[in-house]
Parts: sequence; C-alpha cells; structure tokens
Amino acid sequence: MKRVTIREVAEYTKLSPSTISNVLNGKQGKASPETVQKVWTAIKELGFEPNFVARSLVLQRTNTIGVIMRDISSPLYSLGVRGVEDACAQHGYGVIVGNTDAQMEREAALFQIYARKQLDGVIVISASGQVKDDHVCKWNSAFPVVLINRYSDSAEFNKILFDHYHGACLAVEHLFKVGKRKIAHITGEIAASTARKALVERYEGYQAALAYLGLEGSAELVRRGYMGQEGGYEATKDLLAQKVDFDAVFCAEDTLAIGCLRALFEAGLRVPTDVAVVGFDDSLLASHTIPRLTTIRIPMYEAGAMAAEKLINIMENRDDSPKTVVLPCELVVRESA
Amino acid sequence: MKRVTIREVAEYTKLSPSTISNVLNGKQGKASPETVQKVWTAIKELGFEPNFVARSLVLQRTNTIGVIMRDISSPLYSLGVRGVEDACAQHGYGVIVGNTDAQMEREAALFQIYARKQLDGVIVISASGQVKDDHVCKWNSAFPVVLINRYSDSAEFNKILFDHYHGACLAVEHLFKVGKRKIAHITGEIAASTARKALVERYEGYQAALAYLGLEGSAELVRRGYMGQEGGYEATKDLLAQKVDFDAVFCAEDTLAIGCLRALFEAGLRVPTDVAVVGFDDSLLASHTIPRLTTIRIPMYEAGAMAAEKLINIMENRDDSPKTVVLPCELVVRESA
DNA sequence: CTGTTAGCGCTTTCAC
DNA sequence: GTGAAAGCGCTAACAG
Repeated sequence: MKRVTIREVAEYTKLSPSTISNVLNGKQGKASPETVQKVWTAIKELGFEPNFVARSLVLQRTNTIGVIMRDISSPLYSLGVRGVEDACAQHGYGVIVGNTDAQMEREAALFQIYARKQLDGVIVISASGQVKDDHVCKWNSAFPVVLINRYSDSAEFNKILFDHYHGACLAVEHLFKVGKRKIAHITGEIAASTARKALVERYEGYQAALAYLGLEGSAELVRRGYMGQEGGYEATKDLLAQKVDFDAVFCAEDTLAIGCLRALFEAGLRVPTDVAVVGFDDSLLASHTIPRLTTIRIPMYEAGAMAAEKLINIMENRDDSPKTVVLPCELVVRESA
Repeated sequence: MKRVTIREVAEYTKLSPSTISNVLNGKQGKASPETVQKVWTAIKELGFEPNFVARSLVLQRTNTIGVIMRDISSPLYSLGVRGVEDACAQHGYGVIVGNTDAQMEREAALFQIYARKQLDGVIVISASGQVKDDHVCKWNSAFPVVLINRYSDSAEFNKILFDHYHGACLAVEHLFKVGKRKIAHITGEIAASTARKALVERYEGYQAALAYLGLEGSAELVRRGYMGQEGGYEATKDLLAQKVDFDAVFCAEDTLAIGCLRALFEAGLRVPTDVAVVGFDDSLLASHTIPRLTTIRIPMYEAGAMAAEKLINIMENRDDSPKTVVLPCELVVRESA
C-alpha cells in the first residue's frame, strides 16, 4: 500500500500543503470552514494518515518516552509500566520499554539508544542493582529523566520514592493492635549499598515502631540475609528451632512471608492465632495464600502514573515544583494478621 | 545541550556529509582508512549522536515494533512482552507497548497510531476479549502483524498458538498416573465465542483424555462458569456439597486451582492424598501455594520471542514459511498432584 | 484566508 | 575515494 502524503491531499483539493497541515493540526482561524470541510473529506477519501516521523523531525519531539527497568516481566515493574502507559496515553504519548537485567551497561546502552531515537523523556524504575548515576547525568541534558524507587545521592534528579520506613511502622503497629507483642523480623541482606536501601528503611521502621510502642527488640528476633520463599521458610524454621519466643513476624517481602507461612503451617502453628504474619509489597501472591496475607502495598501503579505526569509536565515546560515525591505505603489487612 | 549534526561533523573534518554518513554506516570501500579514522575521532570529540528520526524518514523504517495486549500488568502478558523485547533487542529493534483493556476501539486506535508512527510491525497478544479482525486486516497492509494466542478464522494471519488441548491431556494423564480415577474439571464460561476458545480446548482435551484412558466422565464432574479464586472455591464447595465422588480436580486456570485448594483445605481434605489438583498457566502463584501447585505451563515467553523473530524475518524480507505455529504446553509437577 | 519558501538531519544517486 | 544535490513528509515563517 502506497502511503499517501500531505502533498497529494493538497493536489487533490487544489490547496497547498500548508493549508492541509493547518487543518490537520486544528490551527484556529487559518482556514475557512468550507476549506476545512473539503480537506477532511479528501483525507478520508484518500485514506491519508499523517507521518509522525516526518512531523517529529521538524517538531524536534517524538511524543514518545522510554521506560527503563530491570525486568518488565516482574509483576511489580509491569504494574509501574501500566501506570506510565495510562498517564501517557491520556496525553498522547507512546511508551517504549527496555530491560536491563540489572546490568549497568545495558542501562547505559538504552539511554544512548533513546537519545538517538530522540525520545522526549525517560523514566527509570530502580533499574540497576548497583546504582550509578553516570548515565542519568550524562543524558539528562538530552531529555528529562525521572527516577522511581531509585536512590541517588544527588538531589538534582526528579524522583518518586516510597516510604518504606513508614510502611514498616504500619506493619508493626497493626501487629501491636491485634495484640502481638513479640514481633520478629525476617529480611534480606542489609548492606550499606544504596541498592538495598529499601530493606534498610523497612528494618529501621521496624525498630523505630518497636521502640515507639515500648516493645523490646532483640537481635534474636531478627533474621537477616534471607531471600525469597525458601529464605522465609528457612528463617522461620530457624526461629522455631532456636525456640525464640515470638507471636508475630513482619517479613520484609511477600515472598519471605509465604515461606514463613509454610514453615508455620508445617510446625502446626495457626496463623494468625498462634503467630501473625505480615508481608511487604502486596504482590499478587498475597491475596492467594492460605490464609490470605496481610501486607503493605507499594503504590507502584500510582508511582508510574505520577512519574509520567511529572515527565510530561517538564517536557511541556510547565513548572513542576518538587523534585522528589515520597509516596506512602499502605496497610492491606487480610487474614494473616 | 545543542545537538550536533552530521553536517557539523563534516565541517569539523572538512569532509562532506555523505562521507560522514558512509563511515557511520560502515559502507565498505567508500572511505579511506585515514578518513574513517578522522571521522570517528571527530564524532567522539564533538559528542555526535546520529538522529534516528531523520534516518527513519529517509529509510522508511523506524526499527521499532509495537505490542498490543489487554494489560501489560498481567504477569502472563508481561512475560510475553519480555520475550518480544529480548528478541528485538538482539536485532536492534525497539518495542513500544499499548494496552487495550479488551476494548476493541482502543485496539483500533493503537493500530492507527502505530501506522502513523511508521512502526515496522506489530504483535498482538490476544488483545481484545471480543475478537474482531477488522483492524488487523485494515492495517496489515501498512505493516506485518503477528498474533499470539488469538483465534481468528482467517488463515491469512501469522500466528503463534498454544496447544491447550494437549496441555489438558497432559494434566489428566498425570492425574491418572498418580492413581486418580475420578477426575473433576472446573472451568470458566465455555461459550462459542472465539475469545474463550482456549477454555474450550482445555475442556475438550480433558474429555478426550478421559475417554482415551477409559475413564468415565460425567456431567456432575464438571463445573463450568466459574472464575478466579472465588470461583474455584465455590465450585469445589459445590462439588463437595453435592457429594460428588472425585479424587482429583483439573482446574482450567491456576486461580481456580487456588480457590479449589482453599476449599479442600477448609474441608479438611489432604492434597494430594485425598484429592489431587492440577492447574493451568503456571502463573507465579503456582509455586507459592501450599502445597505447591502442579500445573501446565504456557510458554508465553517463548511465544513472544518467536513472534518477534517471525516479525523481523518478515520485515527484513526473509522468507518465513509457516503462517501458524502451535507451541506445546508443558506439565510442571510440584506437590498438589 | 491561502500559497511560497525554506528547512528538520539524514541517505543516496551521480558526477568528479 | 569524495562531494554536490535532491528529497524523505511535514511545519513554520512570511508574503500576498
């Protein structure tokens, strides 16, 4: 199918290309009603579709933004992408996605490709495990960038963060409210690395809440360095084996909580009667466990949508005051606590 | 940051734009080694990045494809997108995504936008609930399209399908092998609509396998019209309430299976000893249930990758023989059966 | 209100 | 081996 151009529409209507362009872009008062009418019917008859590539070349903008993340097949990230997509669709922007698998070189390569593609902006969802801002910095002059859940020392970047600290407090407070007093905590590797910052915040929130509530924390109540369902299982087994006295466990991730649930189940303990458990993330899994998992929701969809709105505001030169936005996490009460 | 153009590189090196273009595109024998050298260093020094939009305009291709689906935040779809993305990245293509929420108008709109953006091809992952091929047809002349898990009466389209029928057979056979003989089936609304075709195939596979194994099926063993975890729960409750004699249940979706597991658990029945259950999809959920769910995996990642490869083959005019590819589903044995 | 002209940044004949 | 010129399809002054 031969593409029909604006020029052909012009010839067909015996008008000039600029006039066609004007009615196409709804320029007010630049064409008489009859002309407008004539042009539109011609467009329909010829089956004309504007060529965005040509338009982009002259307008210097593509109406497309890029989203860089670790892995789009991760439910949490894909939820963020959906948020971005919805906001973008509303404003007439397209979304192009790229996965890094936590490799910084991939991230750098994507930035370069996006610059060459002349994307109007980029959103990064905590993409590389090992965070390095060089790429962001380097390309930040080519297009605006907004970061989601990515820690960086520089205050220069636009970012959306989650309040993991407060989320952890919510979890502990809830456990307290349902009568639990000996609250354990299972978490991952807590390193100084900014990549694991979220877990650090959750841990600190846990400690702070205990203190605030007048509960005594102790080293034996916390289990660090565990990952995934297996990790949660092992950690709980360990807690049990060591005869630690606990009536609740706050897991820093839902997957840990699921393993925990399993270990508790095998030990013949009842949830939440004997021991209550709350997770973190509100992954899809949470509403499907037995019992259903009480957890802390990370508003990733909202973050994606906000990031996109923010980006669009910047791109369209509307002032967008705060560089950093911190989104609250939210307690989702189900059955496990 | 002012973008530097190929023209500036030309002036800087005292060469012509065409020469710069030639070395940029590695045209053999179109530039002397010294020239090539000089150009590259100039490019580096000036920080030149080629403008893909301009290139796309003259080359008439954008090196970008579109993926249209119902909802990218669905784990299964996002897995497919990941497959597409990986294959595309390997061949230097970008991926732009769009959600339809099963609304045909959205699908039509996306096709139009993609045509205007001059995308080189489009992949549709069973996008609209109510399938209508008009859009595909209409735009198929603008760019090649490949369909994933989408049924259409037309044999004209390139498509990747899953063998749901055989997957169901695998499930039933497995149940048979572990000694079960009274196999129930919980499924969704089985209508004639092509949209629900997958469930029909699974149902037919179930029936066929029973027959093949010499087991007797009966109407009371199958429960139709249930959806999601709640549905699986209700259906199983119903099976129990009606005192249907069964020792296994094959659920047409993992979510149904999870509800089933819950009902069984509440009824004090042991899985898989008393009743075994197998699901379908191998969603993330499957490996996190208690007991872990035995299920049928749909190779969505592979389908995405294959669809992308196929599309690229077509776009680059390599012959790509079979229009339709049917991918086998795979039994994943865990604990529930 | 409408048309003419000149690019946007790149690739590509076709001379030299 | 290198350069000049034309043009991809569209928009944006600027005239008329």
